[in-house]
Amino acid sequence: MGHAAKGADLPLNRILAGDCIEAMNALPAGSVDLIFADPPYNLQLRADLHRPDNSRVDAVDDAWDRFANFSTYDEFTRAWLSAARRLLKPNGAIWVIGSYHNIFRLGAELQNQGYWILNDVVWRKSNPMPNFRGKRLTNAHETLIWASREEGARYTFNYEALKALNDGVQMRSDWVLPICTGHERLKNADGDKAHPTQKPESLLHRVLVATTNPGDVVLDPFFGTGTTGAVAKMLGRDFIGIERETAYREVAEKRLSRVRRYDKSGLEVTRAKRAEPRVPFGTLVERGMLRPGEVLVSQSGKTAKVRADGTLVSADHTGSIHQVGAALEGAPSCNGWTYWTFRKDGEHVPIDVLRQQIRAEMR
Amino acid sequence: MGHAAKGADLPLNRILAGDCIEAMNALPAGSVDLIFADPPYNLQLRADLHRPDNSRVDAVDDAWDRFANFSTYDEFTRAWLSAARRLLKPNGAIWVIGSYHNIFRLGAELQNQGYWILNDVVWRKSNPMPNFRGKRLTNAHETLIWASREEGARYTFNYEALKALNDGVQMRSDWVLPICTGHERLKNADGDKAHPTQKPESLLHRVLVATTNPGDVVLDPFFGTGTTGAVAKMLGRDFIGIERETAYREVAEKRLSRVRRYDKSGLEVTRAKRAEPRVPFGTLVERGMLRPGEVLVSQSGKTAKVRADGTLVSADHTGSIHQVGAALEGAPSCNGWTYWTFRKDGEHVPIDVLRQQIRAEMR
DNA sequence: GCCAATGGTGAATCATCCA
DNA sequence: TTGGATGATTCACCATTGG
Repeated sequence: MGHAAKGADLPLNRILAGDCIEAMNALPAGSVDLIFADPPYNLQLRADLHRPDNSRVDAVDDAWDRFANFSTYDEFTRAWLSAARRLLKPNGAIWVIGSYHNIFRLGAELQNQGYWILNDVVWRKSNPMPNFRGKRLTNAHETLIWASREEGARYTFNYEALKALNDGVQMRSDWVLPICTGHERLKNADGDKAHPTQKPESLLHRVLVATTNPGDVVLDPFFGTGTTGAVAKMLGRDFIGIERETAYREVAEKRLSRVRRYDKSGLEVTRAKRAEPRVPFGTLVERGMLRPGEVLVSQSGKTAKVRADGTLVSADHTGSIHQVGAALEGAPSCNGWTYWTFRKDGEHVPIDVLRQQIRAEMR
Repeated sequence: MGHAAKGADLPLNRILAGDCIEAMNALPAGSVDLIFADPPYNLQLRADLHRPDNSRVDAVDDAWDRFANFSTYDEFTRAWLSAARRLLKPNGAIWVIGSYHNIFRLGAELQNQGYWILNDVVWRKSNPMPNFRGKRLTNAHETLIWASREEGARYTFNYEALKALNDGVQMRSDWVLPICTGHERLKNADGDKAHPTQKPESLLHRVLVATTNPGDVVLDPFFGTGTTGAVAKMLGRDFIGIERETAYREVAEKRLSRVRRYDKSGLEVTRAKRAEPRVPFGTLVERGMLRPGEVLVSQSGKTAKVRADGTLVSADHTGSIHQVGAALEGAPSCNGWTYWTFRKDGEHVPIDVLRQQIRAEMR
């Protein structure tokens, strides 16, 4: 690792001001173990968006996220990825994060430059912002790409640590983590969010535990309010941050001064117990366990037909298995899972049996 | 939709033999509602990155080599995506699916050609193959991209149906579905799997319910063993398949001959309110359901008087139910139908109830 | 002090019809 | 083609307030 030389040459645990490409070019080649990069996404906003209650969505419209066209964005991507690659040690690796607006361009350029993709990882947000106009799917994830400097490199991967983080089974390429809210979300003096796109520390925690060792040097060329630095410090890694905006640097400096490195025992994480996973009734239809047009029969002899979208139709009612059951019984509510049965081998079997099958597969 | 012309010009519900680009170029422009494409990952490309003796290629040659090979794949991608775009109706859409080997190149080229990305969707596999060597994360997902032909197009999205499929909450961009196994997995006579990457029918079910209507034409240029065609047929959509390999076509033909369309009542799906006929507010006054001079009260306690022409007057504003509501609330817009109430038997009832009465009479 | 009700908010390429 | 009017549309979580 060359710890003595490292300290002499590198501005460790500091935030460098200025353009990330210039700043990277001023650092010595082959000096960094890991790069985590959260570049501008190039969101292409069209107009204001309002919630159904008429409040305005505070969207990302900052100057730093605006590019004239794809070609300009690609040029920027090419330049910073190339500067980043020069800084990596031969066995170093990079993470980039993005959304569908930019991630395909990032991934293609990584490949073009000779980076070797190891995994793409999906950050599944447990609490994403909904789609307010009902025109698309809820944008509920972001994509990360993990790549080594080149094919055949001996990158760092702490397989056992991640397996432990995942209750003893292999960590998968989809990570369910909440977005950054509450006390963790940094605020300005006026109470507004300090940065529009602050990432949760849990995400960086997993990235750094997975792909670095204590003492490694982690570079973040789009440092923002310093989540990468904060988690690196907690985990006993060294960091180098680069950030152009003075306001973000100031917030990050303050944040970092308050961060304390964990002692070894502090690395334990408390894990919430998982409830039984929710299984929508529609899943049974999609998976062919029930066919659209098939007739369900209730315990009391009422019938209804299944539709392709997982709703039921009886003579007078349309809706979910629960709604139609309740309507037919004149009851305020009804558990459709136990109320409805389907025919199997001449027998009436509660549809809940099918739900249990799916849950069993998910374990 | 032009069903007569459609049948005359298009080889509906058939599998075309041959190269997909040539086959697509032989079809009439603007004739297809949806394209679902599962293109090859280009194994050629990966093989080329190693020398036959498994030696590592040197850095300079490596970069050139890689560029040349990605370039070949990109050229292929460019050609078929362009042929596909020509076939789409103006309001048509496309789905592509891939893994990190090719999805970034697909996504970037979609954007380059002017397709407009609507969502990227993660197919989260509930039962992926584990990573045996413990060198990476378990590759537990694939990525789909859903894009319209161009920005501003009026693509099909059955929002309410997908919400129903998901137990009443809007569908997210991450879909948990099992891989294709068991009896659904097609086998050759020798018991081997008939196709290496057969997709589950549940995935196509969700795609087609979400973004097509019964009677739409769905094209799959990499038809394989025909999952797209099978689900399209079940759901009452027409399909066109293109497949180069004779063996796959034969399996697909046999499979399709056994598929039955679902009963028509099962194919109906929950519709958006927008599809309901428009009822002008003035109709309520004309019909005597509300009297000129009658006072409406908002949810927030504001009042306004009904006039004979179906406008409202408050202390400071005159206009439609929506305009006066928006003005009184200082909001950019307001749905007057749910905002205003009238007195009935001493209760405040939303005026939307009266609209529903009229709509019921229209059915 | 605890629980319920209310309000705010998060990387967003977020409408359609008719004159 | 453009502009104005209509009117459809949200999930999970956290913080605050009220009882």
